Amino acid sequence: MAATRDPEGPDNWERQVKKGWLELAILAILWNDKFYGLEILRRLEKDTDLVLAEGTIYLILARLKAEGLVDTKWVEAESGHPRKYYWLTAAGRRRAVAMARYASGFLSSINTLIQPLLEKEEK
Amino acid sequence: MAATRDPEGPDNWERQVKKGWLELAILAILWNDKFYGLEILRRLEKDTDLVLAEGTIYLILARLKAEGLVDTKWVEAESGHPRKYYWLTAAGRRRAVAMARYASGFLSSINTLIQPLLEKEEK
DNA sequence: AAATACACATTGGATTGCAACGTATAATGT
DNA sequence: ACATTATACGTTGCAATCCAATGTGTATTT
Repeated sequence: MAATRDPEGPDNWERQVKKGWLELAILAILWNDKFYGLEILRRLEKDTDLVLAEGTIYLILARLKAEGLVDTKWVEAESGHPRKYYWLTAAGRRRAVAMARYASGFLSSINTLIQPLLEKEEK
Repeated sequence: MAATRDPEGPDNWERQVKKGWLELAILAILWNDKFYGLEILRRLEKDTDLVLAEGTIYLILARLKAEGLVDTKWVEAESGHPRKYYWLTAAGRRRAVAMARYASGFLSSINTLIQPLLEKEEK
């Protein structure tokens, strides 16, 4: 009996502004290393406010793979169960840079737009 | 026969990263003034990269009104046809500030995350 | 052998924005 | 006068995204 999805509440718009940024965030996380699914999920939570349902990460990773932006390989873990590792392809690196450049411009224009609302702080 | 919506192309992710930010952007634009629909649309294009279809603006404005964040009034234009003006309610101002604060934190975390991909430039 | 933990995966639903089309009023053209 | 154009608002069907819930498989623990 929890969180019946109140469209008035703040929960909804928080989710909506985060929507669409997961691909970029995941590509950025994979910029320097290979990681497996749940590991990416944990890094997202730590580095950004992007907390997402477990199932969602695989949905997005599958999409990235279908687009040829990442490649994968199953790896047997000495302790545990096999893990599927993900890393960027050449196309993935190009896309990551393109998205980052676009995002950078977009973020700063939004930032400018919301400055007046933030200056409300100081009396 | 144009733009058959290529999921591989850059058009799609551009749209997706912008999605969800329209509500905040519109509330921010209404922070100091009243405006009518198409006027808001033009300001979005000018101040941000948020270019949206005409129909969409009314969809969102109707949603904002249904949530009690804006109020409206028809005004006869001396030249032209009646315009519906929008302005923030008290609840709308509170929501705008809450969203702006959250967005500010989110934007800076994304910004940090994508820095490595942008430094590719020099060299 | 049952229970627990870890990791990956799928399905139905809610929400968003777009494309296309529709309505209404006023100014313009011939 | 009446068709055309411009401005402004509105609606409907569709595609894409993410979440919640649930399912599958493997390994560890007791």
